[in-house]
Amino acid sequence: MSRVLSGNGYAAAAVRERVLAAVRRIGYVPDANARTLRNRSSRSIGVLISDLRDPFYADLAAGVEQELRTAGYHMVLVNDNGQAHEEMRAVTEFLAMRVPGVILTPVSARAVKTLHQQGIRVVQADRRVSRRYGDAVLGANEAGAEMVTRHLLDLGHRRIGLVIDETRWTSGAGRLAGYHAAHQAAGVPADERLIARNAGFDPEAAGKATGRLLDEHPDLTAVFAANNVLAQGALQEIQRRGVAVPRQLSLAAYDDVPWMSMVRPSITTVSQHSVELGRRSARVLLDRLAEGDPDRGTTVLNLEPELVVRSSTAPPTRNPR
Amino acid sequence: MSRVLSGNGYAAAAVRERVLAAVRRIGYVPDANARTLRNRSSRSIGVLISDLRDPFYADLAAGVEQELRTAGYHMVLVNDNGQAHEEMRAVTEFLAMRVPGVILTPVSARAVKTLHQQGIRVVQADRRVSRRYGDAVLGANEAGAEMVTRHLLDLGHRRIGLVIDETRWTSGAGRLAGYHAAHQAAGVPADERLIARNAGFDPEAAGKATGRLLDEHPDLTAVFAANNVLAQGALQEIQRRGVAVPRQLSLAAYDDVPWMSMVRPSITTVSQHSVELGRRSARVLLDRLAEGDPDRGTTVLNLEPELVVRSSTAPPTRNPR
DNA sequence: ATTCCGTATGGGATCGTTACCACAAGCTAG
DNA sequence: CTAGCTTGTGGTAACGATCCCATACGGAAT
Repeated sequence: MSRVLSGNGYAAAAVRERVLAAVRRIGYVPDANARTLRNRSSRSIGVLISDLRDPFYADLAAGVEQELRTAGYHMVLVNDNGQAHEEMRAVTEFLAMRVPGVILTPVSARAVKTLHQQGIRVVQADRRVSRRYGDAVLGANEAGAEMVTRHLLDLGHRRIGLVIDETRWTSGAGRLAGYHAAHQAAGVPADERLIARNAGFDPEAAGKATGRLLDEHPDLTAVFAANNVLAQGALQEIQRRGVAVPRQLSLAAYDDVPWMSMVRPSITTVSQHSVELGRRSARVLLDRLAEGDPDRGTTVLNLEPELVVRSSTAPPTRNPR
Repeated sequence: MSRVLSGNGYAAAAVRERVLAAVRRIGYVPDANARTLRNRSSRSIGVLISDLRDPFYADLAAGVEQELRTAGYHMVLVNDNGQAHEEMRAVTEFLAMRVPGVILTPVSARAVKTLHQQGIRVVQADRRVSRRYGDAVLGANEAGAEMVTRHLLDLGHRRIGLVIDETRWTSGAGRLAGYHAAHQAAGVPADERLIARNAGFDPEAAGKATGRLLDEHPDLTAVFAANNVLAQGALQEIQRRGVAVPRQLSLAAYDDVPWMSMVRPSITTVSQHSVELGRRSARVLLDRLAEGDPDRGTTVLNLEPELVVRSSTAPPTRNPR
């Protein structure tokens, strides 16, 4: 009987033994769907990310999975490729599955709102599109970008290019703000023309954008690529042109992914501790689920990033490119 | 009513319209658990891999997810970290969820057998531990390893070190066999002492193993690292020692991951087309689910790998290390 | 006008689990 | 000795969707 297995209710020791033996013998495993139907609560958590092939998201998902597994939950993982309609599709699936919670790197506020309104706990990870609904676990993007920009300014750079894909999400907006803040603090005017916005979402596009920036501004002495994909494109373009790093040009990145410590020179970057970001997101969600209380404020965590200084940044030299 | 939504059964156009309108208005989404319970078939597929942070597995999972999503299924992803007990835990979860199928990079034959005996379709991806149960989608490891070893032999190398972690799974065994086969075909005796077995599952251990190999065999002119993690460790150790690649030592790898084309020199390797491996695994599973027939033989796919020749391999030179 | 057929619709029964209730048995206290 | 309580056990309803069957209704044919 159910009482033996769940531990609730009474069951004589003898009966309990007999039941357990039978269970083991025939390999009986209770039906999770029936359980969910009856209990109105599932052990599945929806996880929605942009791109599993990007090590940043893969690490995030790995952190989430680890924490969930430890707590006896499991992860239903969906890739939305940054597309709002795929995101909504997944949201509908999660609703159908009656998951108690969802962790997502959100694309549209509508997705977050829909989930919240159906009573599902939501954690926005890495970026935040909805201030009204759901908790959030974010990297401190402004602080991180300010750190790395200050590092470049401290080295003596005055003309620092910024390669960035989008600035509407909190992640991009924060990094842009940090870039500006560091300039302001150092009393160096930030030149808007040195900012390559909408640099694209793949290395090729980022490479082209970087190339354009280098062509139009021969006085650039450093480039800051605002994520790992952009950094990959930037580095490839820089290598293609035979520009010496860091002698002719310093390069700094955001997100610490394996190749950055493999290449020579190794790349100075900001580590977001992406696995930890995932773990904390799961933790926040699990805590939410543990408290029965429906609406007790909003949790927003900002994880401090870490500046990892390597060999791709150095004081500027007078050598023209 | 259910008839309107599922499309089965009759429903007057007027009634259908009214029902659909109400559905949209209140945001009703049918309960997947109730459906699974009643229909005895779920749209969840269990996916069990070793390490999401390893780009090979991440790509595999991404391929699986893409294909499943397209077919209207979703992926419950579990990391087993190569541990048999975690694998069995996940198997039990999948049984509880009544998933119709599981795709896994298997660790123990018991996991595969248990699933199969409970009537769950199984696809073994990347490696095969059970010949009796379940389909398999594999890389042609022997062919791939033979290709890259032949490439080194053709360049003139006669003393080629092999760094490999395990040789019990089909993946490792196949690569070892390919290494031998290429030697045999070229009439070059393979020296067993040049094979560093059990080189470990992280870059540090692989680096140490590579170091030992280099120390004990100063006549080595090439090293073949049998997967991407081993290659990372090997490269780091080689760089640490200041050994010039490919002038003093050629390096070849297995699995094409991003850093291999980023580093200088870029690394010659064998691409397994890991995303495609995942896609095909899902395809095989979906086909299996489509045919009602329970036991119609066993599908085993061997995907042809591709030798990607880059700059880390060159003819040996006389320069001693 | 009555029968018959085809189409449309409502009403269970069912899937596996669990929460709850009724009841039985044993025990203590008045 | 019996009333009232504790402790253990079996039975049953309910979760939500779906399948099947019974039934009702309209129209056509005899």
